[in-house]
Amino acid sequence: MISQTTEYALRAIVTLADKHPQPMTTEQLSEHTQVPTGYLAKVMQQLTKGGLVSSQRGLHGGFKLVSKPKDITMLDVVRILEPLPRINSCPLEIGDHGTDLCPLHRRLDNLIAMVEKQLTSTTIARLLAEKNANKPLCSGRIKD
Amino acid sequence: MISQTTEYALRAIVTLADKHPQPMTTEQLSEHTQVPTGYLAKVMQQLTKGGLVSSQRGLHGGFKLVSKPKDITMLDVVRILEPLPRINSCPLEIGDHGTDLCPLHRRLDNLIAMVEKQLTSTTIARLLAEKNANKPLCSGRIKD
DNA sequence: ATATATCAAGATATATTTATCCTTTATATG
DNA sequence: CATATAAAGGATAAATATATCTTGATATAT
Repeated sequence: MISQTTEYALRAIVTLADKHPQPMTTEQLSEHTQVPTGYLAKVMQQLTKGGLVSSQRGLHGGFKLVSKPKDITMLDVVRILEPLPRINSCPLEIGDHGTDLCPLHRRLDNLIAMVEKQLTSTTIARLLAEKNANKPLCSGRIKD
Repeated sequence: MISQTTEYALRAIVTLADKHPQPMTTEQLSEHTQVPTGYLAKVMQQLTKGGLVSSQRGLHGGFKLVSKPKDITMLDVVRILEPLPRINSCPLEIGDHGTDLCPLHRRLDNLIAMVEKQLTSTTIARLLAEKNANKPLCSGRIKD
């Protein structure tokens, strides 16, 4: 439904947002998000290339959000890791036939559209505003 | 979002439904759905084990739907191939904390719930009723 | 400058998904 | 019973997703 990698990215962005505009290192992010450090490093690279975060090497470096949490939607994150593939033409057809998908693929595309809409309508700031017990992710391990 | 395998299964079920209650062989289904024959055979096995279709070996054998198209929902098909994993406890937490997910995972779970709801509300019969140009899938290659 | 902190990039490893092929088993029909 | 048909099952292969590790590049502080 939503890949592991994408879910990791969302965890990281939420965590960065909570500290915004302070930078966080991969190590710190890994602790907070419980994502394996090495893999998270790759995910952060993708988010950097995608323009969502900026990176800074060296002492006191790390990653930080390029925009404010209120200006980042969940879809902004998701689409960097796994562009939700809208169905524009039937996979069966030789050519395409515009909006004239068969009922099955019309439904499947509507489903994706619905998910996109939901993801677009939720900003990262909104997630922070709803946070429980002062924690943006529900881990008990966050060390403040 | 929805795996290739699941999408193949939906194609096959829709095709079977269109001919219901006639059985169709893997070969025939493969032609109609454009799914690789060998792989489709495996998918059909899963659908059989899942109880959605019955299989019959030998001459005039093949697969047919166990229930009527109007009694099969898209979710019935999807859940055999990839059980949509609802998020009941936070992936981060050591234990679980009931309905008290963090905002991020609450949203992600809601998303899955929404998809489930849509898939449940669409029967295969409904897809057939909407079919274009008398074809349940939009392939130009169906030989009637 | 030098030492330290930190990300970037590439190679490699493992798991899962997708796909193919071959042999075996079951069934219908002459 | 013999034969043809068709699914079941197992082995293998290829592609992709997930994960680790090492080395190199770059920024900071002293």
